[in-house]
Amino acid sequence: MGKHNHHEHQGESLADAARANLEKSGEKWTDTRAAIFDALAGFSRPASAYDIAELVSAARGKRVAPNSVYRILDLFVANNLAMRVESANAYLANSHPGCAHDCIFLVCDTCGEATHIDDDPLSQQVRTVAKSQGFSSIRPVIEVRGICQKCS
Amino acid sequence: MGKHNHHEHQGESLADAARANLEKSGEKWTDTRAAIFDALAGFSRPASAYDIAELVSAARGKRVAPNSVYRILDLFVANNLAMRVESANAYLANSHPGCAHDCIFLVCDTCGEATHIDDDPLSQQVRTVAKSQGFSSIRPVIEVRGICQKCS
DNA sequence: GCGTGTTAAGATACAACATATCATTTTCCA
DNA sequence: TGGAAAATGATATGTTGTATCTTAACACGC
Repeated sequence: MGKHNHHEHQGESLADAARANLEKSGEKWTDTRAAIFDALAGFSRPASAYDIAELVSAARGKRVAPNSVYRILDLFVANNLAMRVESANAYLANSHPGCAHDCIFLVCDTCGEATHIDDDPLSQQVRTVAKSQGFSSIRPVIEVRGICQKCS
Repeated sequence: MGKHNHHEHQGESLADAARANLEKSGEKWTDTRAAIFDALAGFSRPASAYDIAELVSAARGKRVAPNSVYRILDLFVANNLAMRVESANAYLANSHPGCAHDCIFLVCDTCGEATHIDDDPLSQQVRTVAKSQGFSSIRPVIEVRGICQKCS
């Protein structure tokens, strides 16, 4: 108990899962949203809105303005298709959009790669501490900056 | 056991403690650094470098450039006189500069106030998770966004 | 006291991240 | 098919953070 399977997706399958999740919330899977999701999912490390704007603009031969990217990233985050890494001002695609967790990110200060961990008991403790201080609408931000194994 | 006293400082006493700690590291307590520490300590919520630059400039009748503020804030953070709240892009004075903890910040999305918690067992767990993934030079970032009691 | 090397701070410019506002296009349904 | 609503675009601007070079303050040996 306590464990469960994540359906890790990648490539087309991931985009399909993302699409399904977004549409389940009554939102549309438009061309622009698909292009932005593809760009985001194509990065191996957290990508800034401007990184994505640049890539999508080049790929489509048509400029996408940063504000559009932000709008769509906000939508993705709200619907759990993407996560924001606060300490990096950047975003990651969620590789298992179906299940909701508080995320823990391990971010390498050298190479910029981010590892995504779930540890529900741990994040639950953080929630509990916040609740005990009278906080509501709690959104934990648990990240670790450091040097990853590859870079050390 | 497990508990220990924090010497909470405020006002002049806090500045004195900060000065002592900085000088213990072989750094100087200059007028500019004192002014920036005072400004930082005077805010009741996390202050941005630009907030501080503005306040110090006004208080001294002489412009302090943001890059100087950043330099000095970096120095303060490195010497544990201040902490950076990553999810707010802002800084807080450390009210017990003598003792080093991983900090947990509870940040209210409504009023912007931040509560500073220490929970060493919890932050130790975060460190352990990161270490188990091969991370070194670990700096945990544990923050909670939400609505504080007063604002709810 | 006087040069000289070192550290601190200032000036300036710019890069990177984020949002506000209004206009245009697309969708979709009555 | 026409009109409301949603999505995207254009543009401007606000906010946060760094890079580079210059000037000022300080400290120490002579």
